[in-house]
Amino acid sequence: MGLKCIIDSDHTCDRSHCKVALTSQLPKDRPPSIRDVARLAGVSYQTVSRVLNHHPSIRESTRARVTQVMAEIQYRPNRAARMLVTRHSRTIGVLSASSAEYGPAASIVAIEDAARAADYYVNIANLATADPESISEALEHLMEQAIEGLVVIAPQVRVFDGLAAMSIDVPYVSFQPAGQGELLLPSDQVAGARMATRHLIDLGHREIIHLGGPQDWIEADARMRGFLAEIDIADLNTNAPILGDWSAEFGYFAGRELLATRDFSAVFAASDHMALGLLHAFHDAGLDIPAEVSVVGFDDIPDARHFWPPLTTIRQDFAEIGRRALEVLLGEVNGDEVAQREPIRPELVVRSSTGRAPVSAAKRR
Amino acid sequence: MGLKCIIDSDHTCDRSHCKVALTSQLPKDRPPSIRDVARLAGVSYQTVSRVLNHHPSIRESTRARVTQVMAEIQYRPNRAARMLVTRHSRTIGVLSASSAEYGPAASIVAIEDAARAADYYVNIANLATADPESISEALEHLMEQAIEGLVVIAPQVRVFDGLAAMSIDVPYVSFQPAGQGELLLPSDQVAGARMATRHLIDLGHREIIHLGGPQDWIEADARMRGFLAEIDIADLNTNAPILGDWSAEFGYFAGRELLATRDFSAVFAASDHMALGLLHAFHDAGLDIPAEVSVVGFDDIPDARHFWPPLTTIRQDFAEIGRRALEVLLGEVNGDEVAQREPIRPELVVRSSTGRAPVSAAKRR
DNA sequence: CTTTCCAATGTGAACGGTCACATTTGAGGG
DNA sequence: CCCTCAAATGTGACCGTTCACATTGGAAAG
Repeated sequence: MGLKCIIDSDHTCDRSHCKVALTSQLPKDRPPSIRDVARLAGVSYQTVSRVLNHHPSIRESTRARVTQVMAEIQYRPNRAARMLVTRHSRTIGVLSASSAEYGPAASIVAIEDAARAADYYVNIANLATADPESISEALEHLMEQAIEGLVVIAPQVRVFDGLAAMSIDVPYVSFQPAGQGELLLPSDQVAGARMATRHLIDLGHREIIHLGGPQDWIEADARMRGFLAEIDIADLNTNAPILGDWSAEFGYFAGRELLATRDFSAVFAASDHMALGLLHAFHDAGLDIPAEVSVVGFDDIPDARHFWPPLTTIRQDFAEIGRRALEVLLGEVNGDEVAQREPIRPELVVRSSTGRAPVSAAKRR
Repeated sequence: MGLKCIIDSDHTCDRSHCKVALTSQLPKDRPPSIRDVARLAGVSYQTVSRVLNHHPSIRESTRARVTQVMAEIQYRPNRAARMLVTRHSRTIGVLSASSAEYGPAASIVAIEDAARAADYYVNIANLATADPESISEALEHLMEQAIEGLVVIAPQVRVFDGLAAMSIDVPYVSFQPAGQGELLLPSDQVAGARMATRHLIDLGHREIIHLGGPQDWIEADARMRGFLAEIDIADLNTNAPILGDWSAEFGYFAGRELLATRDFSAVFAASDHMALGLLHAFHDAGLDIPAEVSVVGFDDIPDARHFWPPLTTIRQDFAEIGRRALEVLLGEVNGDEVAQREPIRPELVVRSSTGRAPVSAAKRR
């Protein structure tokens, strides 16, 4: 009989035969449980549970026997049962907007990878629109899943409001700079924006426009603040930044608007997609880039180096950002103190969309 | 006392006071359960369960009372417990590769939305590499979650092997054309590729190159087959397609290779990203697009209309594809027969990267 | 005034794990 | 040889929900 094949260790037997014998002893209407494994391995269910949880005091031979039975019958622990009793879902939520754009998508991938490595599961909720109902619906969806932590890749402010309104209290990471209770932004967006702006100033540009991201995204705000800080240091004037939606489409129309009053020699866009739209609008108008206008983007999406002209931009290591975000979050979830690490420094990548400012750009109007 | 506020319906009381009174009667060490609700509403737990599951025979007044208590104490059903007894996780898995690229990312978003609308949860596993261990690890991760169905956005062939090897049997949707047991591809990729190719032929091109997708992606294969079919009908010759990896980077290097032997007047790329790389390479070489070379992409990513020149491409409705995929999958999961719908027809979007073939392109070499 | 029946509700037992607390076993010390 | 103790294993209860099967209470039917 099959059982013997397993218990009697010095009896060599045909593996496949054992398997058949074992599986035949299983109930066919439900997946095998810990008790099935126990019965077949000749131990108690608790012992099986101990093997599962790597409890120290299990005799090696016992462990081996149990492990083998598990493999033979393809036992898979029932996560629901475990969740029920431990009250831990090992699931974190990601609340995300614009997830089809490169930046968010890349971060999500990285978060997912890091979570899997840490044996956590990820559940994503997408924000179709940023209105309160949409946010609370998405949060509700995540809470139903009993998430233990939350990563926010979305207009932070409104999401915070949503969290507060629903009196939800799981730890969450946002890309907030400091914050009360929230966890830290792993990447220094302000520094990146300053590098981009500095780069343009160093090239002699004096009339620089900023095409910013959406109103209440923290990232957009940080990038704008970096821009303004550098403008201020160089003692330059600038128009009020135009606030966009990260998309190429918006960049294109903003570019057309800007062309109406040609009072600039360079534009710093808060995303590569918007920069692409700008390039398009400028090409349409027959402008030479970078001879007549310089454009800097932000993110360094993989396509950026193949834009025409190849885009000067600020590289963000989205994968690292995702990993860090998760590291901080899981630290909080598990209550261990995570060493406060240096923020990730973005990097200026100079390509061909920026050049020296044309002489007397301002007078050209 | 708080209880009375609820039970005694014609006693008007301060809502917030009730809430305080109610919550004070709850255990503080664990979230409220169905039994807490039952106690506070003065019914049995089963009645609460019935309200939760919209059982028909519940008196309206009872339902209202229970519902109100739930709201007051912010009761949330414990999904783990429900999952345990029903043996349904209401979770579907998405196995995905290249998820940061637009196409996959957009499909995932759509799947997520559709799933949420159908009250399902989505769990994603990303494939870092396409080797067997990576695949089986990802599948294992999903199976631990007890997924009820699987959407595959990845090199299908290898994933199938993985599924077979692990003897996993949940229904899955792939983008397989027909298949044994698998569910149907919701979008007609072959037709799209034919439209692209036909467009080039109609413009007078006779030497057309295809820059295809990765080897064992079904989508890549379908697009290539569509291309070859149309070439065949027009009785043209073509070089063996170049097989890429969907990326702009690859497109760029392929473009440089192609320029070495200028024996073509048009290229049909299997993705917009690759088309972008081609444009870059051709610009580098000083070619005029579309006067000297035409380029067609595939997907119509949002950026494509802002490439330079704006890209002629095949539009895919990723959102609809995602929805359909989920519709078919959930149909299978729930055992109801889903009406076999027409496949989604992609659409040719003509922009400025294609034009009439230059005279005697072949001789120009 | 029974009887029947259905609508509305309640009760006990799973589901598959883990936890807290026994119980057994074998080795070492006196 | 008995006692002690720790390592290895077993037992009962419980997590929060649903299911199958009572039970109750009226209204309609006879």
